[in-house]
Amino acid sequence: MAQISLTFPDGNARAFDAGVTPAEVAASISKSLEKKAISAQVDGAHWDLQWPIDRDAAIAINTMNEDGPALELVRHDLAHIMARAVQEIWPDVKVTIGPVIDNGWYYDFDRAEPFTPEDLGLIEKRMREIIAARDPVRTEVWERDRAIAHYEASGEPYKVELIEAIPGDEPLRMYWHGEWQDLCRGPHLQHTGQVPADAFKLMSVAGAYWRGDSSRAMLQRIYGVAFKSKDALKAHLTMLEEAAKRDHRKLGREMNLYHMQEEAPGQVFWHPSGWTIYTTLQDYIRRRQRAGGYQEVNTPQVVDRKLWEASGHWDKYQENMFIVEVDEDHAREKAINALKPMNCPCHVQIFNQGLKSYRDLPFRMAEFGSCARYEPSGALHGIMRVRGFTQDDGHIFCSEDQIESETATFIAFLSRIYADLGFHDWTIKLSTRPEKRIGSDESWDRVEKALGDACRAAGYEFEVLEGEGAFYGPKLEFTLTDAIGRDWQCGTLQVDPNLPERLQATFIGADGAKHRPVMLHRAVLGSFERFIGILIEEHAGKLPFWLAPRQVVVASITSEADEYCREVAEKLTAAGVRAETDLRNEKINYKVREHSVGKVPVILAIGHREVEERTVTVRRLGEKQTSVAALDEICGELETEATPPDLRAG
RNA sequence: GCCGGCAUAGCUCAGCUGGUAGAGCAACUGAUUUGUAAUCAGUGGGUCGGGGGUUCGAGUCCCUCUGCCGGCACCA
Repeated sequence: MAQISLTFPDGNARAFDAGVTPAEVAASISKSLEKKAISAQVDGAHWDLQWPIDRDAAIAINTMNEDGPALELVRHDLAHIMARAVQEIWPDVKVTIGPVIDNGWYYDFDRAEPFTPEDLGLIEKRMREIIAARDPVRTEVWERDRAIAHYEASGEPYKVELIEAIPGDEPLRMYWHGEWQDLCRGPHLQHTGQVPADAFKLMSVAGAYWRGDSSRAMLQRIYGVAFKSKDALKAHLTMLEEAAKRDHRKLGREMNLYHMQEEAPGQVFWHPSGWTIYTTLQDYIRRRQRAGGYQEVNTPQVVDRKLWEASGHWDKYQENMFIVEVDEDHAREKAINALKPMNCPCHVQIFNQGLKSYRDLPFRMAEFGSCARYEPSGALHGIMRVRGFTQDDGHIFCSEDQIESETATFIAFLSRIYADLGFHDWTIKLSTRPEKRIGSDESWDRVEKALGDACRAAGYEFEVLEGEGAFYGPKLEFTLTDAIGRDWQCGTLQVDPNLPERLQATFIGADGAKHRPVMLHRAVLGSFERFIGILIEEHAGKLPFWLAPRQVVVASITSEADEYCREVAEKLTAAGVRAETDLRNEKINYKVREHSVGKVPVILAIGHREVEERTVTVRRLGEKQTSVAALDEICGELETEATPPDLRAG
């Protein structure tokens, strides 16, 4: 038999018969390694212990202790174990797919009856039995026809469809967990007992379309999470509880920021406190935009369909638009308007007023544009996903050769704002030409390169999303990661030669001829509603002082301090700090608790001592320790803190 | 939009197999003048999301609409 040479991580190489499996290699090293082994790396590829190796290669045996692929394997095996448990309990259930995802896995099932929370308990119990049985995992490569015949005979149409979608030359691999079989790419563990039985949990059931296609069957998806240890699972569940406490919907109510109600689904009723955040943020962005060379504009809400037809929205976006019919004086034909879902067509109208020269470019236009989009009901989510929202929208009209420098300028602009708002962890994604597109390949080449070069020049790496661009141009997406690791796409820069074409925007070039400008759609926050939601969750409601809606509460300890409390609050107000008094006949404990729960960053407590000494006792949110400060001193300090970052000295 | 779940006082939630609504906090009134995360006592407050049905009787069972929640699909 032919010999192959396997090189171990320590650099030593040994000869084995060709076709040796990593399991046999592990066994040849030690009994304990054979037992502990879960998979292998063969020339870097993740390898099942049962797969034969038929060439010289570098090999490393993976065990549960290493960080590497252990968790992924465990989660993958759990997906199979769960599917097996489900089919053992309900034999008529059809199986589909069950991939590993962040923190766990899911598996999609086709079953007439819905799974209930009680069912999850049953499934979990059965899974633990399967794990306790330490059933061996076995694998074989099958002929395509045999696999299809097998699944047709066992009544698994989804598996048949999966096989039919796999390219013909690819081998089909079957796995058995005990007697239960599934089509699977692998690799898997050696036996079910290698899964930690106390470190997983089934979380929820949800609907999911077969193959992610909304025109196809709705399946039932069961989600599970799994870790290496019970403690790690516990830590994860605790993290979820912490995340729930940060939920902007909960904090929005507790902090009295806004509410929503049935009569206006997906639209926000901003309360005074919430609106303070909104306007403070808006004022800040407005100053930044002015400094960045943007001219602010404002455009109509209700616009005749003619413009939407010309812009292409009527064709492409109508489902998402609020359409308004107006029957003016019983006219023969009703006028049809739509609430604007985007600001760009209106901005082109402004650009089109009067002749523009190449000297006017780049022409940067900004609007806090209120948009209305008829979002599908299931998409709505607090103030993060709404039907009425305001974008920090902007459009840069420029020539194609200005795209790169405008992009570079925008990235600098955006990074400054994110830093001011406390976000340092964000990424860029470049979406490139999709299959269905307009424009020449040469033009796509140039524009994609311009965007990429601008990112690189600014020192930012980016991920390329092949084919994810709009039909008319590529785009950059700027994604923030919040404090608990969730990603939010906020900023965007999209290159659009199409809309200026459709709406016939022109400028006069140096050559005296008319030229078509390119339009860059760009936003930094995305929408105020979503961004404020992100801010609330990022800070768990404890917003930076300058953004906090209620910055200072001056709380009396005795009613004899009332007058001085008012004086302190007035002095702070005059210094531009949002201060209020709490002179209620309550104990200081009560007031401290209430305002702490309300996330007020600074409580100034005032009793006899402070009145006499003209001081205040300062209690900052989240700190047990208080400090005493002279009135003038604290006013100066808080005035500085209340100043938005762009207005601070230095 | 699709699948599943939920909807009871301002908030958080009880209300068993149908017999005409309850707690804590909040609010209001009074007492208390208080030293850093809930002082005490009293009072008021709900056509049980809307509509329809079954029943002698519906918060509870059925249908339907709306909204919300978890996903999917869609997306700023």
